[in-house]
Amino acid sequence: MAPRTDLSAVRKNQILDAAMVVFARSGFHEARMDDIVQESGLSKGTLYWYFKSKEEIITAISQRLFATDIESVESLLKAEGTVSERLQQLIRDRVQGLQEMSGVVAILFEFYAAALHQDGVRQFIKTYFQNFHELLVALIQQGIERGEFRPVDALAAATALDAVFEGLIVRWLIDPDAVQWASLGEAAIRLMLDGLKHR
Amino acid sequence: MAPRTDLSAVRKNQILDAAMVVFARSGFHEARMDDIVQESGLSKGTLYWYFKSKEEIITAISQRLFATDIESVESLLKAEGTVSERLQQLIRDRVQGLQEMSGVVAILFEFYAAALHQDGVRQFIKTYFQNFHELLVALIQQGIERGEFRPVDALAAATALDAVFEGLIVRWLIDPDAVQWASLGEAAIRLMLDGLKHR
DNA sequence: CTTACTAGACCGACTGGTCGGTCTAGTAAG
DNA sequence: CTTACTAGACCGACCAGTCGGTCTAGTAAG
Repeated sequence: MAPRTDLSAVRKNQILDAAMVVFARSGFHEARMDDIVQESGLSKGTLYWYFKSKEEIITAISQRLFATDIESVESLLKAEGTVSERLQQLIRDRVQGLQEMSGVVAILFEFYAAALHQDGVRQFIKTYFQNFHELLVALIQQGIERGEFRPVDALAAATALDAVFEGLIVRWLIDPDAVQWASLGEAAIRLMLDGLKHR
Repeated sequence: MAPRTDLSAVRKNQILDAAMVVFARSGFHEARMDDIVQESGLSKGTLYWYFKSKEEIITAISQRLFATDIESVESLLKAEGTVSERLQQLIRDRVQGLQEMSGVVAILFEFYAAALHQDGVRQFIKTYFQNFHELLVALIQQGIERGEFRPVDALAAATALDAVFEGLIVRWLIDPDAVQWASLGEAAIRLMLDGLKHR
């Protein structure tokens, strides 16, 4: 049935990795399929063997990018430590994730822009945001119940928190020097937490 | 000398208005020059009479969009009232500005995306961000000096504040229902202010 | 007032380059 | 010998930008 060892998983990743690099560099539209071909080290025939269109590559990337890791999220809700410790940890993890893919984060904006006129993409991102948001609400709620936070509106507080985070990404991408995650970013978030805590 | 009344200012605005509508609907790349031609009610020849390329239209729009109104900004620094009142007012003004151009805000993302591979656009946006940021720093500094705020790191606090704002825009564009500016948005910002105030 | 002329605003059919995508002819593993 | 996969030349739709031309309003000479 399979005369040759199945490379499809490897190849697909190879193509998607290359595509991310190219898209991050040039944006979805400026990026040429031939650029992806070259970056991947494969040939056009191979590329179209695995993905039937540019569109399909973009969708595949968005899935890869916005697939929420539900497990790690759930575990955070049950973990030990104060809520604000865990919130800070959550943020630190996310920041680290960002930094690891820093060469390629630019695609985020491509997707945000795409989301505004392509319902499919929008849906992915929306769900992603909502998942993160729900986690934050749950955490803050926990903080309030434990008496760690003031009895604020958990929804509003969560909105504020993920807004700070999302906003920092925007600023960071536009002006990397303005946002030193290690200092400014964390300070910003600590400030928010201070607003939550009992006084 | 001038055989016909000079309509160039009118025409340019007419074209830019049309372009913003089209760009907001379809994005920079999906948008066809012919769409702008149609939306503007002019002809292709006329369009190219006033702007020599698509690129030039995009640049013109970014100037129009990110031109900071320095005066209103400065006046806020000298206005009366507590700092947090003025901060909230500032935010309210900006939100209102956004809502007024709500049909067309989508272009923001187009510009953010474009900024990442076009230094010109990036520069515009960067300057815009920096102006706003500096204003916030000054205001917060004022709050600290007057004893209204705790002696926090004004830079970090300002970063946090404009991040919330920028982040809310992102969330709002992706999922308009999730951000009810009037309630959630303001609450989020009030929360930040609480973090600043003396306890 | 008429007529001849000018400037420059405006028009839209046309073109040439640019990619997304296809196709045919392979190659090598099993 | 079959089948999974690779290669890259090639095709043609599409669209930014061009170009030859028209039309209008003003000017001024007679």
